[in-house]
Amino acid sequence: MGQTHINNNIRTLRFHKGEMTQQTLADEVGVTRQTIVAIEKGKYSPTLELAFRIAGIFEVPLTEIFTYNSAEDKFKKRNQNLR
Amino acid sequence: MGQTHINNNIRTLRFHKGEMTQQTLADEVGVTRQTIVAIEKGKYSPTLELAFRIAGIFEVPLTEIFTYNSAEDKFKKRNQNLR
DNA sequence: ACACAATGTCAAATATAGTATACATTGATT
DNA sequence: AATCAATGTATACTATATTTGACATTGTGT
Repeated sequence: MGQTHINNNIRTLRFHKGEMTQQTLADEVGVTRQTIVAIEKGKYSPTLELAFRIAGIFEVPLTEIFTYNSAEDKFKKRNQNLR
Repeated sequence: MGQTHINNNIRTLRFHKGEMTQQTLADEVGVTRQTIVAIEKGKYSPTLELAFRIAGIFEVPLTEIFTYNSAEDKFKKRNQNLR
């Protein structure tokens, strides 16, 4: 899949939350730091469950952290003329 | 992982959306019917990207389809005394 | 300049999401 | 009762999310 069509502002939120480090965020949501790095950079799309956990830590709604750019979605592009 | 802690009302939404079938929903979001079945039944947690696509089809916010039951989350349970 | 904490990155392994195929069951229609 | 569409389920397979471990880089403090 390579890159996703999902943007996030985890990095910003980490700093709002008292300079929270990648490692401590990783610990709090129960994944490794590499996973946080990959998600922050949009390398892949996290599981919905993980996304909810992250939102829980920052105490903001999921959709305020992650936004979906449907315009870039290849599958939708392929199908939008069929609908 | 077995079962997740995420609930959804996809089934209800399918019927609100003119008796939309599992198969057509699957086609519209670009996965197989089996994937829709598994998600409807909470067998596993979909990718955030797929969750967004489903929300897009029903034209409702993601958080209105999927809700997270943090109380049942094993990882959170394990850690709630540490925070 | 040295040390250290935080971050970026890479490659190989494991776990889980998603596919393909096939078959059983239920409900509606004729 | 036969047919057909929609759904549930199972198993083996593929793709991708996540882990593990290791090392490079950047920035800050001393």
